Amino acid sequence: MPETTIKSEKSANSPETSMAKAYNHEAVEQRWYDWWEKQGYFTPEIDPRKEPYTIIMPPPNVTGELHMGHALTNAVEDILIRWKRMSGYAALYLPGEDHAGIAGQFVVERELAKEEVSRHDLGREQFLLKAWEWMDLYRPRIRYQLRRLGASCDWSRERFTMNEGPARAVRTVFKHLYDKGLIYKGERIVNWCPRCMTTLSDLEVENEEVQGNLWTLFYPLMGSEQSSPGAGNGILVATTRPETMLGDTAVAVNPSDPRWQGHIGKTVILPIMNRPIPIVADEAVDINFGTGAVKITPGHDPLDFEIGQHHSLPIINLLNLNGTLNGNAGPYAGQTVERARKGVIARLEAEGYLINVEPHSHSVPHCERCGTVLEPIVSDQWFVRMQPLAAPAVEAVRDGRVRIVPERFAKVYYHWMENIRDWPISRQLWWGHRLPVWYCDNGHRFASAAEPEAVAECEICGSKKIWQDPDVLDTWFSSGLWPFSTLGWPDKTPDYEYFYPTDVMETGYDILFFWVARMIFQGLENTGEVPFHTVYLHGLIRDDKGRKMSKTAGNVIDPLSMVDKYGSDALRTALVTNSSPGNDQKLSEQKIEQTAHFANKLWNATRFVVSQGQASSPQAQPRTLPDRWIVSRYSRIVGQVTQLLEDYQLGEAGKVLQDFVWSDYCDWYIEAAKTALRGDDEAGKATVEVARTVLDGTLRLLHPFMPFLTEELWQHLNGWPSERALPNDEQSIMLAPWPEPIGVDEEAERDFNLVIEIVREIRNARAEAVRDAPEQIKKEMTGRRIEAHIGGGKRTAILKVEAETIARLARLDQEKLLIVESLSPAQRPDKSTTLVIGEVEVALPLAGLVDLKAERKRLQAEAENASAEIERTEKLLANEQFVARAVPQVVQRERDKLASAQERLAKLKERLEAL
RNA sequence: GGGCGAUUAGCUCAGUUGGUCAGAGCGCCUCGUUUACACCGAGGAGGUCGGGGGUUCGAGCCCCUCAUCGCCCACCA
Repeated sequence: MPETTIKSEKSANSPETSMAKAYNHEAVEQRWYDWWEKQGYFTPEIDPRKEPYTIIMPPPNVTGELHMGHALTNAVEDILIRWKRMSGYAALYLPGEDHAGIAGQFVVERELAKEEVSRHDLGREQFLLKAWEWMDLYRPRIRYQLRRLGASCDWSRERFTMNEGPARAVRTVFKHLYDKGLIYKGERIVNWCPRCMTTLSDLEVENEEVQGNLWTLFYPLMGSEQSSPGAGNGILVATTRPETMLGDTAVAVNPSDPRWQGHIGKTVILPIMNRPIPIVADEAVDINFGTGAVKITPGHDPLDFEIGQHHSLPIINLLNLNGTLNGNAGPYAGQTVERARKGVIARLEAEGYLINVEPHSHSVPHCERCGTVLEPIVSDQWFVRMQPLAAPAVEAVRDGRVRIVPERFAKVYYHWMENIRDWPISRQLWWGHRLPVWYCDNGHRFASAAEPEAVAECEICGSKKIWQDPDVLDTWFSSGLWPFSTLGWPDKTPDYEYFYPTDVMETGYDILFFWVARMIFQGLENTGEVPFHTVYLHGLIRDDKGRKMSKTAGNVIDPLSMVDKYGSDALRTALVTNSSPGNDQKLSEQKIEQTAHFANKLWNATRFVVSQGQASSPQAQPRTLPDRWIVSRYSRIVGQVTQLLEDYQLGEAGKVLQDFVWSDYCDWYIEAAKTALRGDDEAGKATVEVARTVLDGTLRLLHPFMPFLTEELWQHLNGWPSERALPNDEQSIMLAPWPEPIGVDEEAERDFNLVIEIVREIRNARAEAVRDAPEQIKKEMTGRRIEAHIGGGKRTAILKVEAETIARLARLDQEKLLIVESLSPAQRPDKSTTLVIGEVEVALPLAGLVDLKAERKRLQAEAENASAEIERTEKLLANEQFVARAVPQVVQRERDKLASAQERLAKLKERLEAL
């Protein structure tokens, strides 16, 4: 944007201020963050006289770039933190990074692959050293990005999930749950990713609807293998995965299915493998699906596994860990699943066992991380027993100790928690928290919270021959402890005692189960308290077409590039004000640009106020009507914004503020104030004082949203850079107290609203008249100040005081502006346009522009409007039900409307008759 | 198969206790350089708040129902 730069330079030497003509976020944003940090403003003191307010930042994955979701997260959190800090709380915003489990291991492996080294070449120990090296490179990047976003987090308390503190918390929790019997090891069917070579929890599985086939196979009864297929001599089974038949150990039917009842207990011969398998009865079989008979592969299907357990069926594992078939698959050993499927089908068909094929869509599990098709396999894994932990966590939300915003997500939470299954926590990776489980040569097993280096002997028998379980924990295990592991737990540190439980956990709704739910039960189980009192869930950021942003789709808008282009303030405000809690939002660059325009507007408003000089006395009098009005409006805004923030309606709060600045403060107040500012009298000094006071407060209200800009402007407003007029404890807007309302002035609001209305009506009438006029007159009217006669009725005195303002705002010729109590016929000549604003009447003798016919028509239309309004309100007020049941204010408002419409109609009629 | 959300001006979206709630920004049309701002100002056009039914003195907001789109959960072999 070279243009802007040139402009800025040109006007940089403007005499009144050192402020450039246009706002340049680059220069400003770089200025403040380091200073804030150096001053220690981000680091709260543990102060018993203050209330603590704590937000623990959801730790971004150390390996990635920050995306728009992070930008939104940090915007919301920083807004809350800055607001509370200004409101007098000891506000702690604790930052950190997550080691990111599988994703973390992958980036390291990817880097190694560049040198054609695999992790197995290095060995575990060396690999982990490498991993740490990489983390030390990645972490500063995340820190830098968070700084650019303006996050006022306390870097002195920064944590990494793999640091010794959080790691000790992990071991302590593990041991506690292990000793309590809530962590166990067992053979279960789990999701296996053949590419990542690890187990995954159900949450890490993405089910994708795939168009496949449903194959019907014939399994002959033992002894009738040679006869042709038929119900009498065998059974028909339907399957979407024919290759798994190699591992079948039974066929199951529903016991009440008349078709197959006779077959129960008999034995069929499994084709290809020529193995006898039983036909069993199980309620779990759906009579209405397929043939009503299911082949049972306990080794590779979750439902089959369960049925297998009930009937003590053997489990045949067909797969190697890389997803190829193993020796149990007979002739197909070594093949991929896809290839084996084709082979099996071909052979079954050739041998007459394939009865039917029909298209069938069903869902196939994929790895959330890499997209590979997952295989259910039976494996010895570690689990957390969920039911005992879930119950109190449900209760905590139900009884309100934890509030979820928006509320509707509570239902989703209940449903998940109440149907929860045990959580598989072991992962076959190297990067992560290694299970603190030890085995000894005497067959003992124990968990230890001690550092692995310090574990020297079996806790049960004292044997020195011990070894640690090779698996690591699901990355979400450590995440679940984050609200307290970051504060020093299990030690009762001062931080933990003061800042825990935390206040708000803010994150995307997509990780409600992954993370939020787990923090709640871990917090309750381990600290005896809820980890936070409020969960604020924001929506997802999508591209302008509503698609999820992703690298593969190529539709990512990078937050940092937006910060470069439009400023951090613009980005965070755009993200927050264009959305409502829990709802997804489509983001386009245009929205960020709009907010940047707002920043420029605010910059210029401040530039104007600063150029008026300092107020001479803090309580200058007398105050003009616009002064009283803006103070009143401001007071309402302070209350409104504060309330909206209390209600977590950040977007609304931001919008209210933008409206106030743009419309009330700039468009009306500053323009009206120019009247008083022109003079050198006391009123002018009072106006300077009011303009500054209201702007100062408004900057404070906006500071949580736009921290950089407001700091810059606030400093300018307070004499910077030529002098520092600020007391030590208020050197930064960050430390300035959150504003209090000054006072609502109903009278001023009413009176100035009348001024506004009059100005609007005159502008409007002029524009309309000019629009329909011939070219010649249009030209003549350009820039011309027009004549106006105002009959003010009881408001005459007020209007006389505001005459100059009205004249300037409505572009009237002040010499020819006449304000009287009531207009004489001469003062409203026929060739004029008449406006009726309440009891006020305005006549505009627009020479040459007023066409009598048109004017009559216009007045007619106005009169009809008024009549309609009268009719509507009269009818409403005649309704006894309404008068009796509606709240009094509403009834009164309707009465007022009626009265003013009647007055208006009378005036219009009078004028019409005169014409 | 359950559950949730969205459906408001051409576009993107606000609208939390039912009574100035019919709004904002952008876009479009007309004007305009006045003690800050053209990254601006003034004015205007544009919507029966997805359809239907109901509750109520009164509904964009509550209830029922339908439609379209999207998301989440679920052991549909």
